[in-house]
Amino acid sequence: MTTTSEKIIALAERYIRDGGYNSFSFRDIAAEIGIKSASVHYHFPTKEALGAAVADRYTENVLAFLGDPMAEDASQRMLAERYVALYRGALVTDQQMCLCGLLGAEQAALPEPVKQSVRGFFSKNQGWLEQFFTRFHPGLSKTLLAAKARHAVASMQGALMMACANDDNAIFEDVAREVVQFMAPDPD
Amino acid sequence: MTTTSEKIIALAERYIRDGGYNSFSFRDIAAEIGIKSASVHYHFPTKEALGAAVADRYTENVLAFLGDPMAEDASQRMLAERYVALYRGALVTDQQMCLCGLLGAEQAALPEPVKQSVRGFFSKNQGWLEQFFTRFHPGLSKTLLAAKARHAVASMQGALMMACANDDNAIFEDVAREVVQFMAPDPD
DNA sequence: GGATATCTACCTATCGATAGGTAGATTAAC
DNA sequence: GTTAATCTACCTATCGATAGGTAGATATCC
Repeated sequence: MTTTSEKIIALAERYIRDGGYNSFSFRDIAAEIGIKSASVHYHFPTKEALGAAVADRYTENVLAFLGDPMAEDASQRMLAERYVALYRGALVTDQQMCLCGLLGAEQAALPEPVKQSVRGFFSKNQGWLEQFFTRFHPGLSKTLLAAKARHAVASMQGALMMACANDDNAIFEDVAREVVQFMAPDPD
Repeated sequence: MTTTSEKIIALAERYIRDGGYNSFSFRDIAAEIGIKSASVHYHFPTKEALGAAVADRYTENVLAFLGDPMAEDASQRMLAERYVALYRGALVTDQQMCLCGLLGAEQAALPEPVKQSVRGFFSKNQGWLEQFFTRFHPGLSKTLLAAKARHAVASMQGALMMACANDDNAIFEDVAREVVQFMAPDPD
């Protein structure tokens, strides 16, 4: 059973991931569900409230997909592959951008609540990667660990964007290969 | 002397780089120049024509900034620094996204002519980097060369996006350092 | 358990604002 | 006097948002 609220969020996510924050409208979403735009306002009072809800749910799903980077049964290589698989799923399965990659780029024109939710995505993403790098490189400084984590996120976000922009999944895979190598140099 | 057309393009670029393709309007641009929106249509008949013109001019400027990767007086390290400086200029000087990084992410919702111009940016960018890598790693295969070039673009695009999204230039510099290292491991 | 009140999830109708775009008159430049 | 550039004055479509209302489920009171 999917509630109307969940349907609204799912549709808004799809629109945003295709064309950004300004490319979804209450009317489009309502029409696709089969209700009126006023009814969408019942569930989400304003557009920014809906936008923030979309980003929050997206972040939850991403974290659920990534799982625990400290899980003992997960090897370095497995975790690196999982991180890359997150973005591959967006590209291959969804055939869309990362929601927060797109919204992050539009940050300057976003309402404050949406901006905050997008930043939440990145800090949690960064947190996961820092745990990962700390686990497998316990000797490195916190600064260097953070830099490595940032590099990994940036590479994958950029790779996804370029693959979308050029409609060429090979671009993504070229970078993905290097990121796995960077995150987990030695095979299990 | 700046022509009206040039002013229109410059303003459209600023709007797009802040909030994407849907965040600029003929009215806003006209008001800022001090003419009427109908007059903007005189110079650019449609929004997609203006969008494509913006992307084309942006690409020209970027290529002019990068210069010739085969220039004999340019060292490996100098060229790597110059490539990174391209994105640092966007972040620090302009305090904005890369035009084509943003438009690339919105690809799915873009009119065809704009899409094509954005792809032109990436292929030219890729071309510059392939020349660079070929020059300093003459032994490597074309496939590997292309993959390295893609990784460099993706990292910088992602780094710029994340720095914008989080309003934190340090994120960019962390990745920039690694990209310079990746492009030119040995100092001059 | 029947009446009363409240809540949920929608509706119709409309608001003011803004979007991209057009036709035709007017002005300035050479 | 022609051409280029800008104007006035529109148009249609859509935007986010609000007001006011309704059918039906649920809860509360005596």
